[in-house]
Amino acid sequence: MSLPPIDLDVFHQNGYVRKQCRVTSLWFWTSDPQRETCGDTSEDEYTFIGAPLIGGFEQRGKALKDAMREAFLGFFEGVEHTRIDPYPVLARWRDDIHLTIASIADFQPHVTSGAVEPPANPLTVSQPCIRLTDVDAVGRSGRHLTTFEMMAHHVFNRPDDGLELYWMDTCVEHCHNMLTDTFGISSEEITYVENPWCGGGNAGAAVEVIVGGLELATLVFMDMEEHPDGEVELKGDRYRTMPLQIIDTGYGLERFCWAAAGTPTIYEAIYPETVAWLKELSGFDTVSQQWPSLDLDHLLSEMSRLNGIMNIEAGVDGEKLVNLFLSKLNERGVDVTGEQFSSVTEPLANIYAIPDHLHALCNMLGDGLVPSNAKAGYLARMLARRVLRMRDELGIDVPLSDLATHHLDVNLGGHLNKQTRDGLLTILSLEEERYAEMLRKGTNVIQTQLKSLPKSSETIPDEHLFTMNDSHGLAPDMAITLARAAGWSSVSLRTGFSAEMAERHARMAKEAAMVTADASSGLDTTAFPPTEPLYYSAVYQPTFDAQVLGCMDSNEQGPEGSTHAIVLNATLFYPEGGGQEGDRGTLTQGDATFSVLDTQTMGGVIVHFTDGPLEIGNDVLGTLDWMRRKQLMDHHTAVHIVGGAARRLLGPHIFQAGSHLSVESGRLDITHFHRLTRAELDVMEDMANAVLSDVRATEKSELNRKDADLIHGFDLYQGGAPKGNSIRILKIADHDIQACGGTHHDEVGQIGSIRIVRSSAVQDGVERLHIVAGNAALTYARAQDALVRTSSEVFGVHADDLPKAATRFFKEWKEQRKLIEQLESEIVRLRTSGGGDASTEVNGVRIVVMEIDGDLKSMTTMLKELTLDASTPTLAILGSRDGGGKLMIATTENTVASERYNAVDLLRSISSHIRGGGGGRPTFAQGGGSHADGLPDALEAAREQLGL
RNA sequence: GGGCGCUUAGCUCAGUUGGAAGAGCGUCUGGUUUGCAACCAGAAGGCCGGGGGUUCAAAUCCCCCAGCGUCCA
Repeated sequence: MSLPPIDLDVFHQNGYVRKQCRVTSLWFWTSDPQRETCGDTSEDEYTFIGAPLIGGFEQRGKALKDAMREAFLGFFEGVEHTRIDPYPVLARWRDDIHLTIASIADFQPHVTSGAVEPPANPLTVSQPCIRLTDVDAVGRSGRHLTTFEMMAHHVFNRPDDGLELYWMDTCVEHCHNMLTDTFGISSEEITYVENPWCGGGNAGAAVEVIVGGLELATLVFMDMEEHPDGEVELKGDRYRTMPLQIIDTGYGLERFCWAAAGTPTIYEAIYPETVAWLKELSGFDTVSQQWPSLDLDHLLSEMSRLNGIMNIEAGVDGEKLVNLFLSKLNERGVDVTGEQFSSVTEPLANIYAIPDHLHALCNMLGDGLVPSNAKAGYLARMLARRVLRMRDELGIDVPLSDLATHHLDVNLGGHLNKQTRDGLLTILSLEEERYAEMLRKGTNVIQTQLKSLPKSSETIPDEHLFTMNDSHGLAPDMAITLARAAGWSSVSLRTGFSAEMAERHARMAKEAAMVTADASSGLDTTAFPPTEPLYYSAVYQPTFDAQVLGCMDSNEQGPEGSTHAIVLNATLFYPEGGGQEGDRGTLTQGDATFSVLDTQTMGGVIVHFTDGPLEIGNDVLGTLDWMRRKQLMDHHTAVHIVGGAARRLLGPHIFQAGSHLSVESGRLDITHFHRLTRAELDVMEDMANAVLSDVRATEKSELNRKDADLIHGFDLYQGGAPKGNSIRILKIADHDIQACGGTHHDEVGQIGSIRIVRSSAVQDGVERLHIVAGNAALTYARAQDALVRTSSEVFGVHADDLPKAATRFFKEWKEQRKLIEQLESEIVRLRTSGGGDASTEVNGVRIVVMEIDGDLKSMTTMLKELTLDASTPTLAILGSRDGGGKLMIATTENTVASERYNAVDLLRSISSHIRGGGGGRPTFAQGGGSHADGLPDALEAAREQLGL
């Protein structure tokens, strides 16, 4: 079964009729009797360009957006919706996506699953979103953006609980009234297209709202979830009705602005100042003034209209596309040559894309993101690099941080959510430095990659281009530019290459995705009720009484030595989570006591892995390994304190990227754009220890998620996105406040002391702090003392003199190694010159055959000494007993010695005596064997062969 | 999380089929000039990222680890 037709009173009341689109076959509602198409087809051109559909908005840019947003939100406030503040663009409350891609993303997964109350109901919001999927089309299509605001009104109905605020009819009514009343759009211009929506496991009926050929909004009535027994089938999957019925709407703020401005492209409606500024900086006017007859606005308007109906797929061959555009433009009476077209549209695409990218970048960094070479941070770096590249292509000589300053002032009203202005500009300056460094290295890469390629080549082999892009960050057109500059002046990019590369990346991603197979847990705990945790309220209690609910075979799920998995009704054992390792201890039943080797949680059920079985139904006495637990708490609370110190010292971009807490140490990964110096760690350490003495007690509380979000914001979720509605919060005075499910001290003074041992790099933009606290700090200090003590005993000096002594010894060792080499070659010289015993002269060639002490390295030195002097032609045969016997033979090159003797042949003929082989060049051969005692025989054989 | 690449003198980097560790810049010494980031001659400076393996022999080939870079999720 598919979905029934959407037939609403509101349509009939406004004189709408239901028709099927001649082009797309979709059903739609219209009040225009002439209309045969739904409005969003290849035959429906934009009608608003040069003729705004929305009246009364004379502003442009930020002012226009502000006015439009206010009109929208004001309308819905007027019909009983609560306005809420937008969420960050970094979706920290989710672990499945990095960026907020829609207004509904604010409420996924917990509100949409029904676990958590929405912040208001019904509500209205204008949510800044970032989508990077169409990043290549931005600037070119006239309408694509990476960053936009999704205005929305959301409703969360629970019919089973009698909560039904409104559904389709009222929803469409609000939409229609707003479009016609607030924005003055005439009813005939609006079509409502029935087009069911599905995604992310949910589905529902939906209508697209089309005005003037532009999709202004989508209204989704999400009331189904994916289920194999579902009655409704959509796009191959089955769905059934779910208890929560959600209205998810999305109105494109920027599209409203475009429809109100009627500019040739969307960018001119929302970023007019920046477009004008970039045109001026890049001297765009001198380009367009070359052809006074060319009507630029007309060309761009037609381009946008064409883009609106052509629906170009990503990866289409660029040259083909240009030709298609040219022919279509000519059909429409726009007289333009290929040269004119390219020299106008190429710079404009960059001019349009730059403010869009800057907007996304400022929003992301404004939320505290740190650029990186992985994960969310990479998205920011990619945008920054795109801006830099487009800037360079335009020939604009303005630093990235200046571009951002302009954007911040003009398009964002100076507003950043978290990051400071200075922080943002510092980060961008660093990004620009990195970009410059990448380009500098790129010229080197070009040289090495193309070494074997003749300078007259016209193409670069695909493999080289792939390598340069994937491994060195040089996009194909950049690689071509650099190659031309480096001397391969006639190379150009093969048509269709970029599309092939995108395809190749897609294929690689697909293959990688197939490999990921999930390992399922071997323990089934679904039969048990959730275990009552005692460890939050009784923080300092070491023992507890409980009942055994289950005793299973550990099924190799537990640690080494564990045989059984025990489930209790309640426990003091903390299960591994939030980076804190699971508790250990013992469980006692009568005379039997077994060790708890690890504690884990599986869906709310806490599992104790033991080395023996317990009787189900009977009481049990649990005893914690208290020293271990205390140490884990020391480290956990210390990590919070250090994290707070880092944030206070380094800035608002410091976010926890992970943590791990063991008995020996704690480690905390934080986002930061620099490597940390020891001096910074020292300051942080001082501040952390000051907290230990200044702050008496920690404050622990529990809030429902709605209130937690509202009161503390999303910085609360440093440890990752928590599950469920109940949020435990640990507050350490004003120093640090986080949601945390771990066990913590009531009094921070219990920790004693905190040391930040060192920092290391996890990935670019993430720094790992290694921390020891409490007893572990003492243990660490002792271990360090022992290192110093044993080391200074080796040198026989006082510990204070250790660095000095080590420096001296190392220096002397190097000097003496040099000296030994010199002496060894001196020995060779003495034994082989004048009356030396190892040297013979045969027909003008000095022949040296001798056994020496030393390895290959020193033999080489000696051979050099013997054979490099062209005035005494020499054949030298050296042998050493080192490592099974070594032989090395050389002659003085380009002399009678090298003409008469072949080092390789000579070596091969004698190396059998040491049971080995060897090889090399005719003037230099080396070899070895496994029978050192045969060395004298080998040398004797050589002498015989030479007739000595 | 996955793919690829890199790590060699103080700095920037070459190093071919495994067979004698190099260049440019910088440093030092001497000369020549004082007109510049000048010129000439010479010298010092290397556990070729760490660990294991293959081999008579590894900067070079294989495996592991670390750091860095880069592309894609």
